[in-house]
Amino acid sequence: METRELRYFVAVAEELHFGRAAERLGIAQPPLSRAIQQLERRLGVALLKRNSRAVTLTEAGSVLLREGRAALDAVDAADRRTRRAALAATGHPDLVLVTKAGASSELLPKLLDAYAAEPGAVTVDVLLCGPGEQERLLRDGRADVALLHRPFDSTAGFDTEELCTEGQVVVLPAGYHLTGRAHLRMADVTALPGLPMPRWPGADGAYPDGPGPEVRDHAQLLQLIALGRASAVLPESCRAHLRGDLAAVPVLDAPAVTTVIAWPPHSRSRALAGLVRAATRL
Amino acid sequence: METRELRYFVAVAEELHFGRAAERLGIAQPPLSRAIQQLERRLGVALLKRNSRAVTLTEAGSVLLREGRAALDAVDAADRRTRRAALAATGHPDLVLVTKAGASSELLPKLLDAYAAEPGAVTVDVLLCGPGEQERLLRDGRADVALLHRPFDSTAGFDTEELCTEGQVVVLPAGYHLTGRAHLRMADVTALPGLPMPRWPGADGAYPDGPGPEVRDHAQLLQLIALGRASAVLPESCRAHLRGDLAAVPVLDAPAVTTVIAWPPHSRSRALAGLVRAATRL
DNA sequence: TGGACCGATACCCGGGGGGTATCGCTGCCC
DNA sequence: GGGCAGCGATACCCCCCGGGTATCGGTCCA
Repeated sequence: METRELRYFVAVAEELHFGRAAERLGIAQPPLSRAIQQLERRLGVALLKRNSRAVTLTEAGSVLLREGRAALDAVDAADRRTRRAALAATGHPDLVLVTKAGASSELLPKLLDAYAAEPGAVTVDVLLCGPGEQERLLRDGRADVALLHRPFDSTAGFDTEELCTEGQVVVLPAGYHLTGRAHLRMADVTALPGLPMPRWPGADGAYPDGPGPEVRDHAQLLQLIALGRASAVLPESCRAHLRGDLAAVPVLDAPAVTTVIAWPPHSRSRALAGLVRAATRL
Repeated sequence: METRELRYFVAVAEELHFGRAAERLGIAQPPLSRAIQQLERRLGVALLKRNSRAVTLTEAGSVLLREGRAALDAVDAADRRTRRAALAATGHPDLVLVTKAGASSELLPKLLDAYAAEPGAVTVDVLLCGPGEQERLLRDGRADVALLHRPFDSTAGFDTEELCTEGQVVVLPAGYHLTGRAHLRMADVTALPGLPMPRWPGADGAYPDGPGPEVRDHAQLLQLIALGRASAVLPESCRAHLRGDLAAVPVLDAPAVTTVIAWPPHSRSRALAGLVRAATRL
């Protein structure tokens, strides 16, 4: 199976429409139809059901969509990491660390400083991204290492080391009536009148249904809370950087958040090993 | 980057010889040379150093070898799992479980029975393989789920659930003078006179240097022990199926062995979820 | 110094991937 | 109900590229 065929199939499977998929791929529709037919013939498997009005995936087709995406990510990763390795050889060694924007704001500078102080430390680029994007960046080679936060982020498929564990706090507008409490429980904060929990986009970029406002990132969330439109339960380390118009109260029975450093299991370079070592020594 | 190019490069990088690589690939040498040149041109990266007497990998080349193997495994997995999904649709649903031959001989039948008793259970094929091969089979789609044994097997890159933990015993010929002891320590058994620890093949199939005999599998190992040529430290569950000419003595300070069930993180089918559930309930 | 070895180059051929034009089917709507 | 719009499949053509053979150029060894 060639990556070209996989790319074609993934495009069609995502669009469920040959014309649009062909447009997205920058080719005409007939060669795309042929390529998919040929792929099905070579696999000996029906991947799509076409009834001239709608295209749908067969069972095997949805397996190939899942597995094919993973395979294409792996190929992209090979490409990107090879190019970067070559740049490194010409005097610019380089690691890319990715983390959620707004998270680990205390840990990250400490980690970078500790690593930079090591002998043989290389340049570390920091990439900040939205929630749920880190896994993808790590898989397709745009990043080499990530700070993830269990149980929110999935660490599936990566090697990890635990760095620290912390409790959670509920973040409220400064004037809200509960801000004087020493602590709260999840039952107190899940349905605050007028302060619904925000909705984050899922893996497909779509928002689940519900009462809360739609948010994309941390800054947006904090601003919504300050406006009295939402509340949120966040790791307690966020208190250190909280704006003056926000308040935080510990939530005793909220699940503990574990910060882990994660990397693709097969790409353990010397530089990455050094960074992980520095992280575990913090 | 096309999988054809990756396959070609991996062949050359493994053989470090264009002629042999071409033969292995079933093509002539000139097209192979051209394909590699083209790959290097497209990547803008030198992958190989040729000085007309020897071919060596550049830094970037060894990165591409590592990443390319992983990517090719992912593509193979997509192919195999798609074909199997199609077979399933025609009335033959199917899971392939792989484990080391000779290991988990108590747990495995219990697991298979427990799963078979579940509603909606599908056929589970069992694949027995040599040590260190499971990870590969899981990655390239020849298997869907594995029983691994920490700390011997690497669980890197897979989702896992712990099933059980056990101590280890040293396995000796029945008449050996230590067999009467109630327990031993690692220091007692690492250098038994005339009974060296065997050597297992590494990831590349080569054996490390050392005094012990070379072994490939469990049966071979037990036979060598019975012959008085070797000894081995194994999980205590192996006692249940020990031959009469062998004896086992607990080793108190040997590392505990944890049996885990492992699967590729992105391929969680309904059938796989059922098997994992059955396993964790044992 | 000549021959063996090995990768690169030159050149040719054929298949297949890509294009345009068009067909055939199916809902939909006036 | 017939025409039409939308969509995937088919027909047909071109030319690029992957594969082959023959040969070259450099290097090590006898």
